[in-house]
Amino acid sequence: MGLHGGARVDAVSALDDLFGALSDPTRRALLQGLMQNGPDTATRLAADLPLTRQAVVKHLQALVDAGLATSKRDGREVRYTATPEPLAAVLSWLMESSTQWDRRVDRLRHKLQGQGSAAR
Amino acid sequence: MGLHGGARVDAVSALDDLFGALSDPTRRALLQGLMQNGPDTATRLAADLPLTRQAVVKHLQALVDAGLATSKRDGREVRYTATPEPLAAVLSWLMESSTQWDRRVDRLRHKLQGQGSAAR
DNA sequence: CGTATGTGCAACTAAGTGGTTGCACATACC
DNA sequence: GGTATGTGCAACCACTTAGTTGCACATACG
Repeated sequence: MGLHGGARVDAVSALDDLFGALSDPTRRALLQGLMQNGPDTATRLAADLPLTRQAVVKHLQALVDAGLATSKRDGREVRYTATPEPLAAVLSWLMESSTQWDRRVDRLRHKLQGQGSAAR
Repeated sequence: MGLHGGARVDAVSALDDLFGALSDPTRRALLQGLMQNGPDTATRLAADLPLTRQAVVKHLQALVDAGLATSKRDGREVRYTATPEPLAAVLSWLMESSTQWDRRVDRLRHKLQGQGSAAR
């Protein structure tokens, strides 16, 4: 309460977690695996990787922290499910950034054309 | 040279560097600053941040390593310029991933409709 | 019941990261 | 020439990360 801009700060840290989660090839592979083949457990996922189950659990937890996956217990196993919706935030940032870039390029082009110099 | 998929491996590490570079809010701010306001030096960029020039240099170097910026010496200063083209690779990964996801969702929907059971 | 399988927790290590400081070196300016 | 400004390099620190191992606990199954 009384904290201005809390939402924006959260959005920033959300992007941190998202980009951070995606910055690791194992995590990207896990996420794509879950997206393509459906929910799976850390034990089975680790079987295909040169990693311990515990290491895979930590990677999956990073995905969960970024909002890109959820875990649900079913009997004695824990099934991880991909929830790629937050990728939309990444996409938003990319689009916004490239828009700003394009606008600047346009401004520069206009300026050059206005001065009628080396523009072809 | 007998090594299959070398390019793909490079693409993987490029994504590592790209996502890694973008996972830090300072680096995202620096990149957007360069994109909006044009090339600038580490010293001037550091003036607006609660960071040492050296820290800013390291962040800028991370951007350079990811291919998102270049540095060019001009007299006694070094000007950093945004080169956001590699962001296209990030965009590609996102689009490809969400496409795979969508296809899987479609397959599941088809399957459920085909069985015509508990789908509501 | 007993055994096998899956998970959770904790400790630990090695390496990476973000940041600082101090100082040397190069370039501009009077 | 001398001074100010900008950069580069290296050491150092605190903290995080990726990974391991060991073991306890819970659930399925004969």
